[in-house]
Amino acid sequence: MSRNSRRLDQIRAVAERLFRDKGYLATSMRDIADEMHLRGGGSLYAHIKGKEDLLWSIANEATDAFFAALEAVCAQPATPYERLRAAIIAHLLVITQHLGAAAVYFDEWRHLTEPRRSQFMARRDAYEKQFQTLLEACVASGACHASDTRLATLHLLSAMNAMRHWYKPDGRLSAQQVAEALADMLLHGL
Amino acid sequence: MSRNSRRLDQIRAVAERLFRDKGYLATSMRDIADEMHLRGGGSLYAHIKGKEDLLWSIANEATDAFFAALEAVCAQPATPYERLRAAIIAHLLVITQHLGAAAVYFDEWRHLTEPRRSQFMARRDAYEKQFQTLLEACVASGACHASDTRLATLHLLSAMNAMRHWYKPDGRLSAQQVAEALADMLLHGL
DNA sequence: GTCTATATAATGATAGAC
DNA sequence: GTCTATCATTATATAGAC
Repeated sequence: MSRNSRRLDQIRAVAERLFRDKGYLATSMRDIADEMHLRGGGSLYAHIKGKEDLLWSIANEATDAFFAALEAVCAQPATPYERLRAAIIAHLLVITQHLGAAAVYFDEWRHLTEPRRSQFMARRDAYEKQFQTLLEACVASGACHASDTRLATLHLLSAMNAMRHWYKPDGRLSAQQVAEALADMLLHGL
Repeated sequence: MSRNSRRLDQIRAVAERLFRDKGYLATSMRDIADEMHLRGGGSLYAHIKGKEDLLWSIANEATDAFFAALEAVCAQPATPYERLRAAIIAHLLVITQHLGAAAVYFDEWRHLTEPRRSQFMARRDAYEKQFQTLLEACVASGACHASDTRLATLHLLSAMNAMRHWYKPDGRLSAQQVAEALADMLLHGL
C-alpha cells in the first residue's frame, strides 16, 4: 500500500484543505485535481469512487481522532475535575492538529447522503454524551457548579469547537498553550 | 412599498431558513420557489436581481441587528463589567431572534463575491473590535482577570456565536434565560 | 407577477488512448 | 495512472406569453 495509498493520502490532504477553505460544495473535483497538478478531474477517479468518499473518509478521520483522544484521557486515573480539564485540552489539541478534518466534522458533514449522514451523527452524539458524563461527574464532585448540565454541555462542546474558526497554527502561542488557556477560561471564566 | 416589499420579505424569510438548513450553495432558486408555491425559479427574478442579493441583504440584516444591539447597550451608563455582561446577553438575543441571518453572518457570508465579501468582513471586524474594547475595560477595572485579551476576545466571540448550532426557539428555557445562563458561564466558568 | 421554455455554464463522473 | 474528450445533470438567469 506504499505508493497507492500515498497518492490517496495526498488527495485527501488537498481535499481537507479545500473543504475547509471553500466548503465541500464549492470545491470541485477539478479544483482538487488542479492542486495536485493533474490536468483534469477525471484522473482522480483512479483512486476514489466519488467525491463523497472523500468527505466520508475525512469525517471518519476526525471522529476517530476525537474518540482516541478521549479514551486516552479516561484511561488515566484522575479526579473528575482533572479528567474534564484533560478531556477539554485533548479535544482542543485534536482540532489544532486536524483543522481540515474538524471543518468537515463540524460543518461539512451535513452534505453526506444517507445512510452515512445518520451514521456520522450517531457517533458524534455518542461522543458528546461521554463529555456530558464527564461534566456531570465534575458537578457531582463539587468542582463545578453548573446548575443545568445539559445546557453547560452544549455550551462547552460548541465553545470548544468554535476554536476552529480563529486558531492559526503559526500564531504566537503554541497549540498546547492555547488549549490550556481556553480550558481555563471555559472552566473559570474570563 | 406595501405589497411589493411584502413579497420580497417572504422570499428573504424563506431564503434565510433554507440557507440555514442546507447552506447557501445547496439551496437552489427552485428550492426557494417551491417553498413559496411558485412553479419555477424564474418568477423570483421579478423581485430580486440574483441569488447573491438574497445572501447580501440577509448578511446586512444580521450586521445591522448586532450593531444596533451593541449601541443600545453602550448608550446606557454602567460599570465595565455590567456593560460587558449586557453586551453578551444582547448579542446572544440577536442570535436567537435571527437564527437564519446568523447562519449567514457566521457561515455563509464567505460565498459573497467581491467587493461585498470584503465590505462584510470590514463591518464584522469593526464589531468585534468594539467587543474587545469592552473586555479590555473590564480587565482594567479588575472585574475580569483574562491575561491575554486578544485570546479572550476570540474565545468570547466564537463561544457566543456557537450557540447558533444548538439553540432551539421552542426549548424548555426562554431565549432570555438561555442568554443569561450562557453569559454567566462565559464570565464565571462552568 | 407568474408561467413556460430556454440559453449558458459548471458539475460529477465515465470511456478509451497512451 | 494520467490524459483528453465527453455525457448527463443541474444550476443561475433571461425572454416573452399571459
